[in-house]
Amino acid sequence: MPLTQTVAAPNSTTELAQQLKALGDETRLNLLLKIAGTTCVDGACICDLTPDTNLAQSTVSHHMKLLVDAGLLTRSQKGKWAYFSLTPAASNILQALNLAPVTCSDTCCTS
Amino acid sequence: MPLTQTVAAPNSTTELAQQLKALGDETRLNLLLKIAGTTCVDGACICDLTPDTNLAQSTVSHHMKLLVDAGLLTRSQKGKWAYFSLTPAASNILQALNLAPVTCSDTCCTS
DNA sequence: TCCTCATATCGATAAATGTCAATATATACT
DNA sequence: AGTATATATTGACATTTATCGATATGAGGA
Repeated sequence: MPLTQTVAAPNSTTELAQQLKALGDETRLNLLLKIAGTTCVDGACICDLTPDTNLAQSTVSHHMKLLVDAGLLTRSQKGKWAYFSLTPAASNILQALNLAPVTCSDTCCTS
Repeated sequence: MPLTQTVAAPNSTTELAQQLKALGDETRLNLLLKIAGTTCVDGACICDLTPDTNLAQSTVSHHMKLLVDAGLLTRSQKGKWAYFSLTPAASNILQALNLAPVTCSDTCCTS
C-alpha cells in the first residue's frame, strides 16, 4: 500500500491512456524530460528545446501542442517566447516512473 | 530521494517510450490492467479477456503481441490456451502509476 | 510604420496503426 | 484419421500520426 495517492487517482483509463500515448514517443518523452530538468522558474523556452531535436520548428511546435492537449504541459507566453512547465499530472507521472530530472544545460535561462 | 530504484533504471528512453506507447492505447491498457488483476497463478487466459473488448479475436491477439513485444507481458502456452502474465517491467510501471489491481471476475480460472 | 524574430497553423505526404474477415497452425478429443 | 476449438498470421482498408515547407500571427525593436 503506497503512502501517498499521487497518480491516476482521478484519472479515467481513457485519460491516462491518452497521457501515456503522448509520452510514448521518444521525441516527446525527451522534450518532457528536458523541461522537467529545467531549473528556470518560468519553465523551459521552446527555443532552447528545439535545436536538440533535429526536427523542423513546426514539428516541435506540434509536439508541444500534443503534450499540452494531453494535460502534461502548460504554456505561458513571455514576450516573443513561449515557456512550458509540467502540470502536476506530468510531475506525478515522472516521479512515479522514477525519472530523475536531467540536469539543465548551463546555457539555460540566459536568453 | 526514493527508497527503491524500481522503474526505468535500466531502461533507455527509447525502451521506455516504447513501453509507454504500448500502454498508450485504451484497449491495451485495459487488457494489461485486467491481467494485473487476475489472481490466477498461471496468468490470464486470452479467452477470458477477449469478450470484454468487443473486438475481433484477431485484433486482441494482435494487441497481445504488441504488449509482449514491448516487454510488458510474457506468453505461456497451456494446452490449447494462451496465458499471459506481467513482466517485472510492467508490474513496476503499474505500481509506479499507483494503478491498483482490478479485482478478477468470479469466472476467472474456472475453465 | 516597417522589419525581424519566435511560434503557430496549414496543406501535403509518407509511414504507422487499429481493425476486420479469412486463413493457417496447433492442440485436444473421438 | 478426422473434427472441433483456441490462437496466430495474413491481407486489406481506413484512420491517425510524424514530418516538412510555406505561410500566418504576434510581439519587440529601429
